[in-house]
Amino acid sequence: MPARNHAARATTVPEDDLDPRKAAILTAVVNEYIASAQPVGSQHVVGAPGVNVSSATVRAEMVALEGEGYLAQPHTSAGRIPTDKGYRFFVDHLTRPGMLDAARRRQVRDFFDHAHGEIEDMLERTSGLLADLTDCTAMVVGPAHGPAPVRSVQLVALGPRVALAVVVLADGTIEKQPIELSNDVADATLAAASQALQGALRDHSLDALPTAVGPTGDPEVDAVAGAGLEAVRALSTADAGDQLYVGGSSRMAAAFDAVDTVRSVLSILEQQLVVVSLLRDVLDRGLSVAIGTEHGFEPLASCAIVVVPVSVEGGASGTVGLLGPTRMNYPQALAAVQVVGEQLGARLGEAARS
Amino acid sequence: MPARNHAARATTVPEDDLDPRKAAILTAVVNEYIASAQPVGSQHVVGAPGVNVSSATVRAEMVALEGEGYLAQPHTSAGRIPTDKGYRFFVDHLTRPGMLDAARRRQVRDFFDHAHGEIEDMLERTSGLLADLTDCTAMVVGPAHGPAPVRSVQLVALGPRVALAVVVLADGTIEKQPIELSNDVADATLAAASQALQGALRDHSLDALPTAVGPTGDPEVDAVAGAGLEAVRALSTADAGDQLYVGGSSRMAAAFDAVDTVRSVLSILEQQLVVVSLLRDVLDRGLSVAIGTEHGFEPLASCAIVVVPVSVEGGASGTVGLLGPTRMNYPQALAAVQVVGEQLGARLGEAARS
DNA sequence: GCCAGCACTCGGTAAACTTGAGTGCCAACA
DNA sequence: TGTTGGCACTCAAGTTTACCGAGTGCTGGC
Repeated sequence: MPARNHAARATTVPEDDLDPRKAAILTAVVNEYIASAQPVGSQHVVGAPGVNVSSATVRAEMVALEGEGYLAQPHTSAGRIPTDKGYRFFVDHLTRPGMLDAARRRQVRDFFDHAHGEIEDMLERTSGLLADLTDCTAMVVGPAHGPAPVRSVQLVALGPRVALAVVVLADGTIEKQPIELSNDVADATLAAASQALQGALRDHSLDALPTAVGPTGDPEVDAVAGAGLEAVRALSTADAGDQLYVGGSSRMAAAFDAVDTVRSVLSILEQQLVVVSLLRDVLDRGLSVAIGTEHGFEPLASCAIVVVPVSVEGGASGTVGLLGPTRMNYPQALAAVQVVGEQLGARLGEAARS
Repeated sequence: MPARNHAARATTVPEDDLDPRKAAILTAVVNEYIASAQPVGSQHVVGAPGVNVSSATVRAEMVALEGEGYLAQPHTSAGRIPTDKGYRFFVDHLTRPGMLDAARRRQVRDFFDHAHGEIEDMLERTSGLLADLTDCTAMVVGPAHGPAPVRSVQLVALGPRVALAVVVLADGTIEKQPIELSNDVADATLAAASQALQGALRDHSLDALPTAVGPTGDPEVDAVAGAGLEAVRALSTADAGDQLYVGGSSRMAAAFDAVDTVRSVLSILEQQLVVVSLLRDVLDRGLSVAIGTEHGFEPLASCAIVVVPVSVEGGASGTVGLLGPTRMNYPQALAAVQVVGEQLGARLGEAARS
């Protein structure tokens, strides 16, 4: 989030700063529009904090703000609506980080106090929580478990030439990968290979696996163990951790009144890969809020995205995000996403440590 | 599906049968309304198969059909719309089971030919396929793997007093269940218990597990093995197989023009448990189509549900279904659900057998 | 029993009008 | 010079009115 530009001269300001009164007016317009979803007239802005002038003066300032691209008019003789640039200014200049109200804080606390069960379930329910908190659609991307060390590796025969490599990680998650064997393998051989693999991989993390399994003396066992190792190594490259959980997608229906928009946004949400890479993309560009076209993904031009990385034990991985109309309640959304992200990270950390 | 009532007398027909001309008119109205979503006037029905009379006569019949509750009029001087009862008659008297067109048959074939990977993935993608085929929202409930025998059981230590029971089934699925241990357990003890469990449970199916593990001589090992057995047994009662996959939920947005309806239906779809038990309920009552209020679930009164059980290797379990507006294309929906259900069952059977 | 003809109904669309929130501009003021 | 009250103007939304036409119910004749 770019810091406010304190170096700006008062007379000719660089484009990303505004004199205090303009800023106050813009902020008031955004707040009002977020609350009412109606174009905001000059009258509604007088009396807002920092705006102690008449409506005529406000109008004059609004003309200027429109000229600079912060506001837009749906038509002459209507109030003003913030542009994406206007929202951007608003978000960048939020005076306080924004805090959840007591009821919501309590809700989060209760949720994580009583969180239990499998990770997948928890992520799923977390997306529901976030949707409840913000009345937006929530997205949770499961953390890649790169750092979690392997607790157990096992090869299980499924059919004559098919086996399954089952890996249990310290965070309680399980990964599996089928193995095609080139010829029939005796149970004992499989067991021996399993044992060898287990010895070689145990306590390594998936993203730092050894490249070979020490020879056991039996070439057949070595071959099977090698195949098993390949399978497990394949897990680390596969984006298996990128499971997406979407919560509260019904809330998109309330956000837009055009049924077409709803439909197209929902159909995007059905494409996990697209959503996950979009979130990753936004984060990679250092943004925590992407408004309108800022993310460069045309079909979601009328939406805003709020993301936060989930860091487990220091290392960042996993994402928590919100999708809503550009006129979403940014302070609340930011606060919610942040606190949920933190709590989730802490909780996952606990699980991994135990 | 109740068979057509052939015993009916021609003059005073029991309520669920109609003279051929009325039936033809009703069928034509339903077909037309499904296609156009507009109230159907008497003129549009003339010329339909089995209706070789003038519009005036059709009108007279329509008055009768309205009186008997098969049709309704949004207002005077508008065309007729089928009631739930009208749709019910239509569905019960479909002349031919309905067949997918060539393009769709091909699509299904291609899908299952190239289906690969994990079961969960396949179920998820199947829901997408079904949504594509029918332009409705599709629901797939994973098959309970009761019959699949256990291939492997393993206890893995996660923390000082926490272990994980990992069960691999013959169909390649994995179940896990955390175990709380009453006191610290040595690795060797855990391994021995693991071994004992494996010996006792192997090749049993989850719904026919032994109630005890034979004593090993070491009471500590027996205790841990007992705890493990309890955990595994808990799996069979938990409805772990009832995972729900919803595909094409965006299609609900196109089905209704009232944004409120869309919202409320979508929010229902977010509640897995509700949907799963609703589907089960419909199937239990012997229906494959539930129209409007027939399923007794008020919030979905404007929807119809089409379900089919997925039978794997003879035993039924798992469900494939569709959710759409009551004016959905029933012949197509029935055909799609049926063929996809069959194919899915066959495919899952293969996987379990291999 | 069927059907052509006819008067009638009523939702939907379009045009004309009204309303009011909101604007831009300007002259006067501190 | 920046601010303000006043004023004429604009235009979306709501209301009224009129009209059209798809569709109906009815009836008398075949």
